[in-house]
Amino acid sequence: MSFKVPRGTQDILPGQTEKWQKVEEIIRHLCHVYRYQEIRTPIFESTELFQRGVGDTTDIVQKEMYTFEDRGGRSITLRPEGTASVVRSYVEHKMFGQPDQPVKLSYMGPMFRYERQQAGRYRQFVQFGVEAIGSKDPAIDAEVIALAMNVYATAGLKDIKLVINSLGDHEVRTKHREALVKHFEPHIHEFCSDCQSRLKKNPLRILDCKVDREHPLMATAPALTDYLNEESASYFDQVKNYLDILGISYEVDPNLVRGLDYYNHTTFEIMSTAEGLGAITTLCGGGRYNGLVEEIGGPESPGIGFAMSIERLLLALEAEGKELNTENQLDVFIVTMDADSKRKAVELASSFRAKGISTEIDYSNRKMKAQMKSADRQHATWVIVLGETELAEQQATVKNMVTGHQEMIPFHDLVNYLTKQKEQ
RNA sequence: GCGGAUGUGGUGAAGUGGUUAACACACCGGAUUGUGGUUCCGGCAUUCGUGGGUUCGAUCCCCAUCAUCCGCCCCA
Repeated sequence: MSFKVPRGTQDILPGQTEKWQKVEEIIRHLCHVYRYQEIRTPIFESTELFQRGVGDTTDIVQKEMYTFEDRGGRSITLRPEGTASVVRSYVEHKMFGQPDQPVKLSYMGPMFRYERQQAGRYRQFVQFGVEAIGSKDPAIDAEVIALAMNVYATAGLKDIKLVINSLGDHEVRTKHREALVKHFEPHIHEFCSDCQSRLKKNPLRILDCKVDREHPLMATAPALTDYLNEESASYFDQVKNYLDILGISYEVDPNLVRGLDYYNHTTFEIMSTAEGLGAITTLCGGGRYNGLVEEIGGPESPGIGFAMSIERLLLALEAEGKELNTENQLDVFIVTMDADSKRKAVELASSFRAKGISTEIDYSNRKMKAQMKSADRQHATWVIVLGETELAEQQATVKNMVTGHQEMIPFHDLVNYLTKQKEQ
């Protein structure tokens, strides 16, 4: 009997976790400077929250949720995304009553979607996201986008592209949707089966179809941009203007449609343009969701946010051949000879570690040569040798593994010596 | 959910219906009583994803299953 990780999940092992920690550090710092405070919500919620929040017609709700009944007969779902939970919490804790709006929140943690695994797509994956709830100032849209772009820039990604669009307000969406259905419906049988199902679910997607690109009705289809009312168009212009001020370049894609029902006005995606990423290039997606807070039972509170996958960020880095500056330096490896030196080594290691000097000892009772090899493999800066002579003289042999230089240092001076050397 | 490819030691990989499963790297030990990155010598897969079937006999043939990769749908 052998156990394996469940399909679509992965173990993140040493060597990889350092990269995760580095990304998390970048994110924590940026959230701090942009003033997005961390919120931690449960990993599961009532199924209804996602049905309401994400939308019944979405792929997420229809075929990707991990839903089960708990012992109390309640329908529970492992969260497929973060926004619904954050909004739920915003409403439940009456954050709309706080004096400073918008309330700016960030989260990071595992999300679950029942999907076929592919590179960059997992059943359990980690999203970092932010939500700014309680403002419909176009400047906050730009800030949220800027924060996302900044994460990638700080991580060292170069080949990224920001695509934005406006879906307009509810009225615009509804009118345009009706126009699309009217336009395509009479001839929908001439389209591919995907488009036929898109007609009911999300007709805007038909415009983005790769199969039916050449169909004459495509060119004559009503464009969303033509349906934007004055308010929506002006809002979009202001967002773009703020992006210009921030020096963030973007591409407007009128066919950019997000898969979640709650989006309106600003929507955006950040993609990697690096070669070798495979079919999946979307690193981050987000948009404005005015109306969602009401849907979840709160007062009118417009919001905007994004979510990005840490896995995909790491994959994009790899595709670009970039390395994060991770630190996992071993300062000292203590070589021991026998039980007496082992006892001394344990004592010394403890005093080193108390001063922040990372220290390793051999626990396999290997010969000196093997211990030296091990120290070398771990890129130890120093090796301390504790043999009979050293114990007798109450001093240790300290070898610098880079220069090869070694000298005898009294036991009681070791911490000072190493601390000083480390500073150089 | 659909379509295609793949699955041999820690890693990268040869290989054949018949009994010792190449090779390289890594690792361990020795040459060198207490000093690493070089060299030389030796060791290291009752086993070929898992389960079942065909066969006198299967890692190699068949079926199922699981997993991975690629693509579609959609997304993060």
